[in-house]
Amino acid sequence: MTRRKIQIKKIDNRTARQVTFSKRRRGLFKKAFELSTLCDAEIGLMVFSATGRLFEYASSRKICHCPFLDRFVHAFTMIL
Amino acid sequence: MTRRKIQIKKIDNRTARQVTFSKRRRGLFKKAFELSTLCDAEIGLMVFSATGRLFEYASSRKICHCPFLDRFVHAFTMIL
DNA sequence: AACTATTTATAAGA
DNA sequence: TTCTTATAAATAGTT
Repeated sequence: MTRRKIQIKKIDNRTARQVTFSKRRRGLFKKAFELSTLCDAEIGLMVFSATGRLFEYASSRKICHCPFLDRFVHAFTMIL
Repeated sequence: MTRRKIQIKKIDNRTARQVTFSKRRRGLFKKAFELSTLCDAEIGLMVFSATGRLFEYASSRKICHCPFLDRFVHAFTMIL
């Protein structure tokens, strides 16, 4: 999107892919936070990296405390 | 972010809030799709509007077919 | 980890 | 609600 426009397809180079993952993951979580705050929306976001690392965002304690979340994440991990 | 910079806090005006919700929700889902595609990540995203409407995104059929997803969403709805 | 040239997202307006 | 557009924000390639 910037020094040059890119195509939205898997980045071949592993290092470049990891760098982009870090940058865009941050951007995505920021956008989720902003949408939740501006519009009073409840948001749950789970991101599994290609290496299996999990990153989560929940807009409120309501979501954090949902007793199904842990089970969901666990089941999700098993499937991947 | 554009004609003027805005503060990230709840938008008071209901109409303006709904307009922003529609625009930013689209932007958020697009970013999720791009991150998933570029970086080979698995992503699950749930957005509940202030009026209780649910919007979901899942990066793959693996996530869509997770048997816990429906239960999670149901439990989540009950809590809100 | 920083920079910066560009692209992208989007707030306000039509 | 859909389009426009001026501007803020995100970010690809570079260092």
